[in-house]
Amino acid sequence: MSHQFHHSAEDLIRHNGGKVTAGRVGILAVLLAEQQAITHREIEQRLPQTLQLDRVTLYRVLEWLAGKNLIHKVSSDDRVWRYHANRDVSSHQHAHFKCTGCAQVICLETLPVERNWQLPAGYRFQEIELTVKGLCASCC
Amino acid sequence: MSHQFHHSAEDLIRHNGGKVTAGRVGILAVLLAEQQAITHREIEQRLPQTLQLDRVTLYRVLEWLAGKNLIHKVSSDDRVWRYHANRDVSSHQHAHFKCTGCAQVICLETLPVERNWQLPAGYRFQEIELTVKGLCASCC
DNA sequence: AGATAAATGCAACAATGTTGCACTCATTGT
DNA sequence: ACAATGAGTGCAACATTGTTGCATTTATCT
Repeated sequence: MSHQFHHSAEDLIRHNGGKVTAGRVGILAVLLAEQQAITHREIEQRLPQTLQLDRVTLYRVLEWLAGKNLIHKVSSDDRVWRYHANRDVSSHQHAHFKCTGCAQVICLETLPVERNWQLPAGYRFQEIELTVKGLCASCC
Repeated sequence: MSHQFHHSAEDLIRHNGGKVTAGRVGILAVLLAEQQAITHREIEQRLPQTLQLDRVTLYRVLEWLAGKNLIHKVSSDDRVWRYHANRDVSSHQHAHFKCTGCAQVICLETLPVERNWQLPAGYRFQEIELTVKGLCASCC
């Protein structure tokens, strides 16, 4: 299964002018293979046995990938960043869903925010972060 | 300035069946006096010199106050909880604004979320957390 | 005032994430 | 193919936020 992700990962990294290292390819491949946004822990667990990276390297690779816009970070109420590959849905703003049962986080397609609303006078808008909480299908 | 807050705090705590201790009253008074949602750090700094509490006590008091619905916790992307007294606006769902310049967090009046949107099939909705990011009036 | 349970302080721990520095290795040019 | 180079990595140490267990203190009730 991972061959194609491995290959895409390599391409994406090369195209962005970074060194193609085992760590970067492996991490990006893991994220490409994953539907949900996952934590640094979960990424570690999904990496092949032959590729054990230092925690610091993992953080730095994730930071680099996010900087190149290949992945994005999702903040959550448990003080843990989750990461998700930037596919179709990810270039534009979108909301996230977090299951309060299993802590799974997925990206939703849309950002269901009304058009007409105002910040207090003098405030400037930059972006919106929206997390819907509830129970996922498995936890219902 | 703090006399009235101090007094309100005492009342609120007593009404909720808790022991009226200096720590609880002081912390709630600080939060009542504050417009923004502030961190545990900022609460510590605003406490009078004569009332220095252990970090653990502060956390436990905040947890207790939140459990009694006298304050609410606001999660943020910097992995730090912020706390805000439950006034008028706070009993219902509302959005928060976080300034990317000074990290100030305020509560917005409304939750500008559309009515008609769906979670994936089998998912159950519980609540929404919405944070608008941008620059506050001072940071613009 | 004394009894009692609730609240607090201390020490130790856990998890996530960051920084500095030396070393390795992917890439580039020859 | 190989050497030079700087980007990437690993290690150790640290910072911050928050939690847990247990002994001690204190607000409240009678």
